[in-house]
Amino acid sequence: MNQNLALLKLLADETRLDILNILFREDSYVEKIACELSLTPATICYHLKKMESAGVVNCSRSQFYIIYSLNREIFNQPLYELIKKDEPMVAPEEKYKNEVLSHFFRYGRLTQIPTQRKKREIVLREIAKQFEQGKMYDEKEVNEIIHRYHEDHCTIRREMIACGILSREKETYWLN
Amino acid sequence: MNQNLALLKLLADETRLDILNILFREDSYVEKIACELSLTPATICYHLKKMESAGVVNCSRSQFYIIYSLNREIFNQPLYELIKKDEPMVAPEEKYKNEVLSHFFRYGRLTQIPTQRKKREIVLREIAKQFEQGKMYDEKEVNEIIHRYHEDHCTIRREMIACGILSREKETYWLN
DNA sequence: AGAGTGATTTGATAGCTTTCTAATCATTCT
DNA sequence: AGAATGATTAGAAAGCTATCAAATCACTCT
Repeated sequence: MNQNLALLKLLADETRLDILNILFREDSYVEKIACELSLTPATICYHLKKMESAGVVNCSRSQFYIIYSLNREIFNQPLYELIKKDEPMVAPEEKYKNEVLSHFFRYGRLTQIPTQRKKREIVLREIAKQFEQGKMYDEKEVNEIIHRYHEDHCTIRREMIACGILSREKETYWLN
Repeated sequence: MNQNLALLKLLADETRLDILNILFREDSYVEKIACELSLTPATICYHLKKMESAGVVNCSRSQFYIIYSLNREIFNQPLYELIKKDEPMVAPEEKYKNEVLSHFFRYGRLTQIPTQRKKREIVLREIAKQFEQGKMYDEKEVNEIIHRYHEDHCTIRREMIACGILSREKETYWLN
């Protein structure tokens, strides 16, 4: 299991939070904590062992007692560190492209045609993925495909040709 | 139940972490998330509603879909904010005093007599709480009380008088 | 109005977790 | 060595939670 998830599971228990609060205050040992929280030593031991194996607390014997103490560094990290999964590394330009796409596409439709040339090209190339390499299309077919993404298929078709994504000869279109 | 505990319980679930990671990336809706995680919409809905009632996510209808989005501020707080129970506010000097006491007392006994005067006085005044205001004690009684805290009752008794905590006349001692 | 689509609720099940008692282990002191 | 004390483990009971299928609800579009 994921390390962070394991830590969150540990923290999501009232008894363990009580124990941690005691240990924030001072180091302590099983019987003392049990007494303070009105639970049996077996229960406290169960929780402490669990936290120990996750590295949240440490223990060391001292005379009669086994003293438990906090591993305080753990608690300084902000919450999102525990939640965010490492996304697969993507190149910055890839990332930018994704941002643009997620901005202009909603639920599979183009919400508006970007006015900035760079963004517009990214969007057009995304739509162009629906065309097959080497296949010939007539205008009706082209419009039909583009129409899945946006009302204004005329503008988009024209822009695709202007960008050099699509070529046209007479009534026939194809992907470059 | 405690608000923080409720939040931690929410976060301690793999499916909910997956959902949060999706929402970190972009707003989304039940069916899309269900598809992405290979779970049923009912299950996703169950989790989202749970998180919504804890204020972790918000939702609003947009056309066909009900769009869920993150309440991002929550994730900026450091972990200890969620764990520490609010201790009753204490003045800084009170806090220092507690630190000294918890350093020199272990399991109700004085582990060593502080050499620094300031710390020694704090420790002595703590022990002095065992004496009653206005009551007269003979030397044997004084030693007995101090002995509960430390072997060397002679030194401590002497220091208490030097600090002006205890007064002595002939064989009789009393609290100032 | 009603067909279509996505969201939510309900009820049931399976698996996990906390807690306890009782037994056992480990250390210290006599 | 053995008595005393604190820590840990084992086993069992009770409660909680995630998940799903099926039914119902809510909104949009024709």
